[in-house]
Amino acid sequence: MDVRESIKNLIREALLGLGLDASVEVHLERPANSQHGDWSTNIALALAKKAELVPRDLANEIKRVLEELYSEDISAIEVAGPGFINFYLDKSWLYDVLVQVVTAGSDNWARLGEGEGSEVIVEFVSANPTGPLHAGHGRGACYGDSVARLLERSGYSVAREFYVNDRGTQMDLFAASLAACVSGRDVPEDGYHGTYIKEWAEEIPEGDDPLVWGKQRALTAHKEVLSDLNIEFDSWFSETSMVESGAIEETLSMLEEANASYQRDGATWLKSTEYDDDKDRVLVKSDGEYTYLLPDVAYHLDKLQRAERLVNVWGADHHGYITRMKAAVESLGYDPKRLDVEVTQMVNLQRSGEEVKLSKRTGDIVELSEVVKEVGPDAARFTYLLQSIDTTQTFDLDLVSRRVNENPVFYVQYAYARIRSMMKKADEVGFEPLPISEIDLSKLQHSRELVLIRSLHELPEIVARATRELAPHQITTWLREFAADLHGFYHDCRVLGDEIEPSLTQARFVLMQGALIGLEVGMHLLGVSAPEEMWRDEVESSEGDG
RNA sequence: GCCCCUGUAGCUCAGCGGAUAGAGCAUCGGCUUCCGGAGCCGUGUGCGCAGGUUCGAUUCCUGCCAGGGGCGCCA
Repeated sequence: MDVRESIKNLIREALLGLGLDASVEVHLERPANSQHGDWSTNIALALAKKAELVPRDLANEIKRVLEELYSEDISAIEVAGPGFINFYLDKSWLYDVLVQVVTAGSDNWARLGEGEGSEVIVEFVSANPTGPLHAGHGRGACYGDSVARLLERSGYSVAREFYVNDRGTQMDLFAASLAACVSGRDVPEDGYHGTYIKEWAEEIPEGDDPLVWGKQRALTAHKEVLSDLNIEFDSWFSETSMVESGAIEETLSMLEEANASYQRDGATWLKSTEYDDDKDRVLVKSDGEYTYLLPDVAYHLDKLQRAERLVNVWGADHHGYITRMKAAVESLGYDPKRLDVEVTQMVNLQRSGEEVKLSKRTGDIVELSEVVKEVGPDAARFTYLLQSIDTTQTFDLDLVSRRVNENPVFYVQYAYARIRSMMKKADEVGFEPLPISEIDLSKLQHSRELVLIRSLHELPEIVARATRELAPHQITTWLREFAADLHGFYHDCRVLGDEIEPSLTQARFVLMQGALIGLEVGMHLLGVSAPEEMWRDEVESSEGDG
């Protein structure tokens, strides 16, 4: 049993012994300050009122009973602060953790089974095929892929989907813009004015339909840059395909039968106000054309039949659509809780200190492919996943590419490469690792060593929380802290060398194997590569040679 | 006017209702007998404002202020 559970059980036992309510949730936390022990509980604070005692007095009561119960694994119990009960454990539990990590390996450490194979569809990016992806799409792309990776590691069966709006007003405008360029006319005022329109127009083979060709051109561009970012979709779901299959008309009938729609002013409306929306929304315009909403509802119906849970990643400018989509889903009898819409806030791109506006319509955009080309896929992914999607992000291309020493991704990858380098050296000097059962891990006593094992122990919880909250930046944060701990270890503790006792070398080698596993798990979840080596760029020598 | 996100150190950001609120960068000062110095150690300033809930609030609730985004028979 996990140490944590056994301590919790001990606490419950103690509560029973005092005649207190043992059915309450016992919170056992790792104190932020390591001087406060290995584990800490606030149970005395939580129950003090009911017990009609001062928290510290109750804590001391509980401590007294615990001391009669506890096993030799616990070396001390203390009451501290306003009434926390702190547990100090024998270090042996950490060595057990290290064995578990190394035994599990990077494929299995922090792999959770909670999903139990249930199906999840993660839909993300879903940009219109009317032009290249821009830097803002990169955030949703990296976020969505990382969320999919988290869900996979937690045992869900995940499909990555890209919804393609390959028909409708915007597509027509796009095609018209291309056609105008081809024939040397001005692009329509409400058309697309990006410079890529001219470039693409020059590529169109004579006689090809600009809409059909343009869609393929855009999709090719999307796939290419996403592939560069190491993102592969399981399916590209076409809106047009639902016209052909009749799914859209079918959805319209279903809404009608559910009494969720009505006719007014020649249009068909969704009664979304019955589900907290400000106003009802148009499904079919008076000219007979669908709005964006109706096909998307049809798509969501399709997804709901294929998966238990849906995760959508939308940009901040689409947040207003959440209510109406959930209204549609609910009015058709589905539980809206099965649909989880995550909204990514805007990305403000900077270059040379100047803000670059990200608007596809003005033509003044920075394409995602430029970002990837400029900073590289690893730095791009890591940077997009550096912070919570709830905050507006400032992505400084200069910072991420030019000044590498300020770039966290290199810090983390370098920690990995250093260990790899040490292991290569070990191989060269003929070091032979013993089977783990023959290694005395209790040689690991340095605080630099112990902190690493504690972090490795935390990783499964971090993965669980990041999955629960769909927040991959928590993995990024863990990685940065773990890398810092590793650099600290590397600085203070040598693994190889004549002055290091052979048994300590063996123990530290195991620790480094565990560290590699932690880094690999974390970097894999972010979709960032773990390089075995990375050499400093040749620094251009300063002028003159003194 | 309504809806969503944000407001924490000079800057960029972490912070699952708890103890002395943390990192990176920037500043300043140290560390080359080193498995890779892209490293390590030290150095100080902060929770937008006001209420509420709570034993305890940066965290939850309400209001206000500020910034960003959205409110179309566009997507």
